[in-house]
Amino acid sequence: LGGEIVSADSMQIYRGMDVGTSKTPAERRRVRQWCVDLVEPGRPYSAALYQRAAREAIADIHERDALPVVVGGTGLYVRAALDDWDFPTGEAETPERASLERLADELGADALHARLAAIDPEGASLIHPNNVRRVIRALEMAATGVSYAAQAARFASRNSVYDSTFVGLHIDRARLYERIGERVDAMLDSGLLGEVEGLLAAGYRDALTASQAIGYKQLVPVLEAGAPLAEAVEQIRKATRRYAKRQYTWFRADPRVNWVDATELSPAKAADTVLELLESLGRTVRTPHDR
RNA sequence: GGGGGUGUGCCCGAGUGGCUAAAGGGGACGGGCUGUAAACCCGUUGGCUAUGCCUACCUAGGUUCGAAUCCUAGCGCCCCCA
Repeated sequence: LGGEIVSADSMQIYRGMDVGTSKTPAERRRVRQWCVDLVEPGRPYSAALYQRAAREAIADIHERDALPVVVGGTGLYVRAALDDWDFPTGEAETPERASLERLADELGADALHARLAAIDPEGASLIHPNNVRRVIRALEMAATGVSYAAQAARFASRNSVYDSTFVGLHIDRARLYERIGERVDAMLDSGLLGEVEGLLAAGYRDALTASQAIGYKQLVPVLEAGAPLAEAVEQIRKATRRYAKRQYTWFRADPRVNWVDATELSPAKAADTVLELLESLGRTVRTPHDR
């Protein structure tokens, strides 16, 4: 069974964001990669759209009797691809949402939360008032007759719609942070600054999602206002460390994950170790070398 | 040599006699989270035999019922004059 990769990475979705998202360049891909370069950076994307794309990819891979390997960083996207979740259809960025955002500015976070509590008390109790973005989402859901609380309860259970095995790579914190530093340096050496410059020139400065990407947002002030590069780079390192930490928070909470300690392993060795683990779990996978 | 200032918890920094284990920020650590998720949000951050005790605001003394806060000396750093 040969494998094909389904990326579960919220930023690799965007075309032209290559260096900063550590995309594997097309010419170096040894297996097919899905869910990468799906849209232009100016487009708002969402977990709902990702779910559709990922499931289409998985279906396609299955049809050819290959093994989909969902790889990624974005915990929400991994679950959207694999777990028994449905998302509403239709546009996410609606005028209604914009008006709720304005309302939040006018009333303040607590008042908005109180408004939610009036129509969905259980939902409100699950969301911190300061988490305005989520309060807005719950208000949207309530407006369509869906209770945030009911949804939350349903999604607390972890049911994959596929027969899947979860593997997580763990690296000791000190070594992880060292590698993050190296990764950031490597991105700069590979022309991250130029990439950001190109995106700015293309008019993507305020792209809703893409402009939030680590490594991009920190370099904009450097290019536009001559802010010190060294400080921006340190901010990128810091943001990356925190992101890695949040990834742990996400995946540690999932009891299905089989953890592999990759602290001392090269990428190739780590891959071997994962394959051994899969075999020990009764899975058989054929790598590109075996073909 | 003369004058002025300053020394606070991992870091920065507020605090000028009791309401101070010490505001606030940073960092770190931990956590939450179906449609912006590399986003958004929350908690903890001196120690312990833990409804109390111990140790703490450069060091050593002192004043006081009580001191990070006042006094004396020492040490370090900063600025101005020479």
